[in-house]
Amino acid sequence: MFEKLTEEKKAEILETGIAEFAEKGVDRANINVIAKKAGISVGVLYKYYTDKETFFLACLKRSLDVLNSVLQEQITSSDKILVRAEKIVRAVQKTSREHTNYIRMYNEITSGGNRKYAPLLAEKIESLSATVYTRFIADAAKNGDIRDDIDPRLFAFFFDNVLMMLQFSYSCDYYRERFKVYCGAGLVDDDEFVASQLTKFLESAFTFKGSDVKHREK
Amino acid sequence: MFEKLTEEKKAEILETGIAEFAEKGVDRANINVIAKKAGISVGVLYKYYTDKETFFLACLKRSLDVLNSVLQEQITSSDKILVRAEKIVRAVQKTSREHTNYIRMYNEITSGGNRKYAPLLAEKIESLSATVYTRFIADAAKNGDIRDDIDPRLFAFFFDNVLMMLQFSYSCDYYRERFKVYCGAGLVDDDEFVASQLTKFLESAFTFKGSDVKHREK
Amino acid sequence: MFEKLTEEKKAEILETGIAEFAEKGVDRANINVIAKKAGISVGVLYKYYTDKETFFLACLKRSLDVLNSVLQEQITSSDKILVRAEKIVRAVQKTSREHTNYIRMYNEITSGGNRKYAPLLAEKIESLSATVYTRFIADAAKNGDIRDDIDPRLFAFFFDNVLMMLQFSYSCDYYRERFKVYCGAGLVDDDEFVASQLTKFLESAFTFKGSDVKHREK
Amino acid sequence: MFEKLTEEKKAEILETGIAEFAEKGVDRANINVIAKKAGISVGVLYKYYTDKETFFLACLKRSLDVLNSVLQEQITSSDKILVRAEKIVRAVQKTSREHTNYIRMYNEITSGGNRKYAPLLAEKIESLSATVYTRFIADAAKNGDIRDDIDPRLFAFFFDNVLMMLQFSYSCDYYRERFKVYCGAGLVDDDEFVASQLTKFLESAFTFKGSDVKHREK
DNA sequence: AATGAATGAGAATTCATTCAT
DNA sequence: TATGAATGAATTCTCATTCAT
Repeated sequence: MFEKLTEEKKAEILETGIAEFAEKGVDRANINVIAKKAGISVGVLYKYYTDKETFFLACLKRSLDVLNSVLQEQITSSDKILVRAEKIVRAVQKTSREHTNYIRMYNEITSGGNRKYAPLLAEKIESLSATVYTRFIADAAKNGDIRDDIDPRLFAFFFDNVLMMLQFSYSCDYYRERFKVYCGAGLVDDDEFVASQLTKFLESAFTFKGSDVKHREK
Repeated sequence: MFEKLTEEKKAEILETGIAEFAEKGVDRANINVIAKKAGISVGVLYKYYTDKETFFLACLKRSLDVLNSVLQEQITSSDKILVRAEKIVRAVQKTSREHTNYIRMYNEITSGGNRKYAPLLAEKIESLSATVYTRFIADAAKNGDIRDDIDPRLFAFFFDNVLMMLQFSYSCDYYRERFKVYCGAGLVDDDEFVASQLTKFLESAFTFKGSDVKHREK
Repeated sequence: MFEKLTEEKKAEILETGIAEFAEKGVDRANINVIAKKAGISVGVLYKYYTDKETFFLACLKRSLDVLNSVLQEQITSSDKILVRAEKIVRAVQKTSREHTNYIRMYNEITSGGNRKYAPLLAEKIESLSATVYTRFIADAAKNGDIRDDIDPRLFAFFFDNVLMMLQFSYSCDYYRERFKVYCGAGLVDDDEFVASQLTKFLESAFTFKGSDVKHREK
Repeated sequence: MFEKLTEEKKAEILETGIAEFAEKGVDRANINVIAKKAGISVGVLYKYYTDKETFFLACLKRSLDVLNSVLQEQITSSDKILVRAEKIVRAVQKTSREHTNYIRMYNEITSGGNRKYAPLLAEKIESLSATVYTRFIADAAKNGDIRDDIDPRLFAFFFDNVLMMLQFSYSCDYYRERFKVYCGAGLVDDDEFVASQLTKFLESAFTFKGSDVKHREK
């Protein structure tokens, strides 16, 4: 594979595919157009990728690899969970602005057409963060950093849900418009404020203990 | 329009469309196949809907109308926010099981291909819950039911994000697989446990005040 | 046939067809649209006309009947040929303005699509004027009103050719534009001048004898 | 464009289109059939021509180019007008027999369906002959070769009308049948006689002066 | 008899994929 | 090996015609 293509050319082809898929969606993107834009012949493309699907998956892989490397930085940190949550939120904002198309690729597979790959892809893509977040939350609960009456897997899931929605809300058209409907166009670009509010949201979600409420309500 | 088609036939056609669109996505669904499955000729379909797009939008509308009527019940309730949150969570679970395809239709428009409609649809679809949730949260903050150092629009947004992800996680393939990756197949069907955990998550997210943490951390 | 339809309704339906066929051409005219515009159901239309073709032919017949009745007036005249030629030219101009659509219907059958009917239609439509013009010219030649070294059939043919082109040049889009290209937009509406010039053209075409030229050239 | 298609193949495709369009008319001709007859796939056809319309226009252009090149020979001649008229008449006869389909293509655009292109096409197609004929007639009038009490534009128009009808009468079904109705099947193939008669018709139309008639009539 | 909803064959067009050069 | 022209199956959409009411 790629015997003759330089790494750079490989990357260029994939990036062209990513741009096109992100822009039009898998089905409406045109392989011939992608090849032309990438400055290669369809023949080459089909030499390295069996079919459109395979090529899409390769584009997807590249997108997720980049997104993952960003995640890695966060994961290897040794901050406490709440500090880390804030950092992740800000990292997500940054990534959303810098790698819009990668996130759109990610979003693309969450829609119905790609049903077939769901199990395989979900496993590949989500395992790492699922494991990391779950362990983290479990540890934090043990340490008393956060409440301990929770299921770490579910809270990891909720946590990632919130982040995933944030990503999409910055990068994908529908989600972005929805963001505006909820908060007005102004907030969509006020990263600082959104970050501080979401941090609050997550912080208290993790920290508060139900009993406290009742206590205070007295 | 629809002079001869009974309401039932109308509904059957739309439901067939919904099933097909939810299963295959807009682009891979085939109008001729839908017509055949609905037991009508393509001609009829095109008599009532200008083109595939228009038909898809009609299917989408029907889906959202049903989903909205479920939401309405929650909205008209007079419970306090946290009680209501729990009810909504459980309603979402129920809806996800009963109206999987409607939710898939909703999910369908969040994907890239439908870029064109994003602004219009987001406005139409999200306005109601945005308004209701925001008002609710603002009131609750004023009443001291929840913390008051928050932006109601953003917290309404975060709240709906969590619910939206829950819906998709029950109904849409990729999200469902991801749910399993995070929590294992068992939890996906343990509605009771998931509901109680998510309620906790939301409850504390809304109630806790940051200062308390620091206090306890001492 | 037409047992129930009044003459007026019959006429209205045909006129609607004529308008539509003249506007769009046989193939692009839509039977359902015609029925709707005529205020009847397609069913009625198909009760009286086997198919689109038959209906078109009926519309054509009506058009030609009207055009023919105009011709009749000229034919029954007892003027000398040159006087008559001028009258016909002016009649053609008048008809072209008043019955544009009928002429367009006529033009419609001269185009390739209607190959099938050519022999039948030509016989039906052209016989009368062919006979009349030929006899006329033959008589005029015998009487010395016009040159006598001509074939009356061919000169009748040339004569009608000139008139046919005049009709089309006033009524049919392409011919009209061509008229403008040749003479400028101004002349297209200067009926008086065109008539006098065309009369000259025809008059001399019929009257002059070749030998005279050579004579004068000396 | 046409990188791989040889000139010959290009020509073959266009000729196939011309044959089909000439035979059936634009609307009844079928692109898939044309492709098959031309021994290519529809895909190729659509690679070189955006749509059916564009392809038709290309076929039309080819037809007119050929017809025009024939006209060119006549135009560059330096004969006196009457000599030239006869040559043109004979050229038209020859062209009509050799390039029947090209003339049918020309005829095709004079029918109602192609309304849209009328202005553009008329300008493109008729300008040259309009200019040439008009100038010619004006010069001839000045030189005393023909009568001088005429409008050169109108006489050029009448002249071309006569030629156009001759073309169609040899090439297009309806006109051909009409020709027979007027003159009998025998004359349609007696080119010599028709040419001599038409030459007479044109010659006298151009040469005679109205006053002469009255003179002779005395 | 009249209606117009329903039918479905047919036609234009697209584009993933192949393969001769 | 690379190219990109060629393929043709697949899909959307139209509209003449039918026929149940």
